[in-house]
Amino acid sequence: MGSRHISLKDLARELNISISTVSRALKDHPDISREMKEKVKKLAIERNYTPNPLAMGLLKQETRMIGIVVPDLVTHFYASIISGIESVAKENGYFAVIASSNENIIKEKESIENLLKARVEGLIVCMSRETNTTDHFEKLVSRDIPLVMFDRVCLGDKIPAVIADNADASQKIVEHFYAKGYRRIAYVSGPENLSISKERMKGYWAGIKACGITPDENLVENCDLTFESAKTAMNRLLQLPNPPDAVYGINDTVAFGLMKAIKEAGLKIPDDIGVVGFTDEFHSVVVTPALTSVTHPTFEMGQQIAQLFFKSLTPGFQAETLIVKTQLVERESSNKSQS
Amino acid sequence: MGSRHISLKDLARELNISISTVSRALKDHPDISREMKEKVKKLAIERNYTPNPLAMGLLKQETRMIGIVVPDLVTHFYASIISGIESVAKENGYFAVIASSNENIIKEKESIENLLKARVEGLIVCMSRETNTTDHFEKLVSRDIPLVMFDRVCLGDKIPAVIADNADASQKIVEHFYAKGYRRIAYVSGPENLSISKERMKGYWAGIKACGITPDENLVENCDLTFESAKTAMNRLLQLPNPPDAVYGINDTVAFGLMKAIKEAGLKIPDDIGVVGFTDEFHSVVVTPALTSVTHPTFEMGQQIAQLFFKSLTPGFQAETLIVKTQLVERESSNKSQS
DNA sequence: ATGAAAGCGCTAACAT
DNA sequence: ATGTTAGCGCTTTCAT
Repeated sequence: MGSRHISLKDLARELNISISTVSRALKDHPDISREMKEKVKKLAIERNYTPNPLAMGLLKQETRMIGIVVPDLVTHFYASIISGIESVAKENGYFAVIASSNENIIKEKESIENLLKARVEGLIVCMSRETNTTDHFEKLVSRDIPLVMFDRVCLGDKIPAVIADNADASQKIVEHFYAKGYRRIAYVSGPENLSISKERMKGYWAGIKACGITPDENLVENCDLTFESAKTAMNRLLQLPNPPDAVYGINDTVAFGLMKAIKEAGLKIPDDIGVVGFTDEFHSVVVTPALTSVTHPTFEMGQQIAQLFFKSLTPGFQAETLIVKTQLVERESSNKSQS
Repeated sequence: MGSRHISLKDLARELNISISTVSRALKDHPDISREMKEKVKKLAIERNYTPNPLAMGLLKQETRMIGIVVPDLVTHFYASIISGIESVAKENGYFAVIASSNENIIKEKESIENLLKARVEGLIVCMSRETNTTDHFEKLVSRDIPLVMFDRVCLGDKIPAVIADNADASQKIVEHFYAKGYRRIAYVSGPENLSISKERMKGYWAGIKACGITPDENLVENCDLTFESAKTAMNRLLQLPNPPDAVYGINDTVAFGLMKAIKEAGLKIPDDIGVVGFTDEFHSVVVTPALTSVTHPTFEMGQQIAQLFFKSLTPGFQAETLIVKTQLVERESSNKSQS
C-alpha cells in the first residue's frame, strides 16, 4: 500500500553521515558547512523528502490541527465560514479537521471528544440547535483547551466568540418593513436556547418599539429552524383573526418555509405579505420573488474566527466577543407596491 | 495552552508498574491478571486516558486520515457527498481531512501535496473544472497511493471511481422534453476536459437520435459552470434565428443561470422555454418555477465512495468504476401546457 | 563541523 | 505474570 516515505535516516545512510547532520543541514544550522548543506538539500529534493508530521508532533507535542464542529456541512453559511477559517489556518500552517453535529447535542459532544482524542490543539464550535446545556464547553475552558465559538455562542465572558450584529440587524428589518408600509410585522424565531434567537428577538421588539407599533405577542412564533416547521409556524400565523402583513424569519431556510406556506395559502408576496430572511443563502436570488435578507460576510467571518483563535493562543489572552456588521439586502419579497 | 494529556507512563508511575503492563492490561492481553487489568482500567478512566494517535501513527506508520479534495465546499452536492464519506470513514475509525481546490488546478495539486505531507493514507478526489491534465493523478497511481475519484473522473482503468449514470440520465432528459412536447431542445454543457461534460453530451445526442429529432449543432452551447457564464450562453441561444424551446443545463447552477436569462428576456418558463437541470440542489424546490432536475443520491454516493476507498486498500484490488443510478424529478420548469 | 544519545508515547519481541 | 528493550522519525543537548 502507501509508498514508503523517505526519512532523515534514509538520507543519512545514503550520504554516509549522521542523522543529526542531515537534520541540521536541512534547517540551515550555522554549524554545517556550505557544501554539506547543498549536498543534503539536493538529495532531499531528489528523494522528495518531507518531514514526518507525526514525529514532529510527538516530539513537540503539537499537531497543528484545529477541530471545527458545525451543525451541518451543507448549509452555505457554515460551508463558507469553514472556507474562511481554513484559509487563515493554512496561512498559519494549521489544518482544519471538520466534524458535523447534525444539529444534535449528542453528536456535538462526541465530535468534540473525538477531535480531542485526535489531539487537535483547539476547537472552533457553533452549537447545535438542540444544545441547551453548556457544561461540555465549561469543561473545555477549565481544561484550558483553546476554544472559539461563533454565531450560536455561550459563556461570552469566558469563551471568545464571533457573532453577527443580531439585535441591530433584527431591528433594521422591522424598520425596513415599516418604511415599506407594512404594519402587522410577525417574527418566526428559533429554539430559545440559542443566542441568535435571543438576540434577534431582542432586536425585533426594539424595532417594534422604535416604529411605535403596538406590540402583539401573537405575532411571534417559534420553529425548530427546519423548512417544515417554518411552514407550520406560518400556517399558525395565517390562522390568526388578525394575521400579519409581513413576516421575518430567523434565517433563510425558515424564510423559504414561510414563503412556501404563504404561496400555498394563495397569498401574494410581497403585496399581501412581505417576507425577510437572515443569512442570505445563495438561493435568495434564485427564489421568486427574490428574498430580502441580511448578508453575513461569511468568508471574512471565518477568517476573523480563525484569527481570534490564534490570538487566543497567546499568553494572557482575555476572552472577547467580536461583532460582525451585516447588511440588509433589499429585494422583491419585501417591496410592497405603495398604495 | 493545551492541557497535558495523560500517557501510559503517567499511569505506570502512579501504579508503580511498568509501561508495558499498563499497555497490555488496557488491551486485555491474556498474560495479565484479572485484578491488575481492573486496577489499570479504573485508573485509566479516572485520569481520562486516551491513546496518543501520533505515537501510534508513528509506530504503525498509519494516520487513519483520508484526504478529500473537492472543487468547492459550498455546493450542496459536494457537502453532502463529504457527509457520506465521513460517515463511513468514521465507522472505520478514519478521519476525513478536507481540502478545496476552488475549481483551480494549481490549488488542486497543492492540496494533494499538502495532504500527502500530512501523511493521509489515501485520497478521494473530484477534479476541478480547470483540470485538463492527469499527470498528477498518474503520479499518485505510480506511487501506489490509494486514490478514488468521483463525479469528474479520469483514467478509469487505473483509478477506482464512482460516477452517476450521466449518459443515461442525459438521454432521459431529452426524451422527457420530447414527451412534454418540446422539439428544439438545447444543451448547455461544461468544460470539455471534464468527464461529466463528455458523458452528458453523449447522452444528449443519443436522446436527440432516439427521439428522431434532426440534430442541430447550434443548439449546443458551452459554459464554465458559473451562473454568469450560463446566462451568457443562454443569451447566445436566444439570439439564434431559430431559438430553442427547451434547454438542459449540465448542472443546477447552470440551470439557474439559464432561467435567469430566460426571465430577463421576458420569456415564460415552462411555456415558452422548458428548463431542466442536473444534480437537484436544495434550491430546486425553492426557485420559481420549481426546477425539474436529476437527483443524485449524494449522501449514499459518498458512502459508496468511502466503501470503494476501503476496498481499494485490500491486496489484489483491481480498479473499478461504480455507476450510481439517478432519477429525473419532474417539476414545473419542464411542464409545458399541452396545446 | 559533525556524531552520539536521549526522549516524545506507544507496541512487540524478548527476557525473566 | 510482569519487566526490559528497541525502534517508529525527529530535534536537541552534549560530546568530540
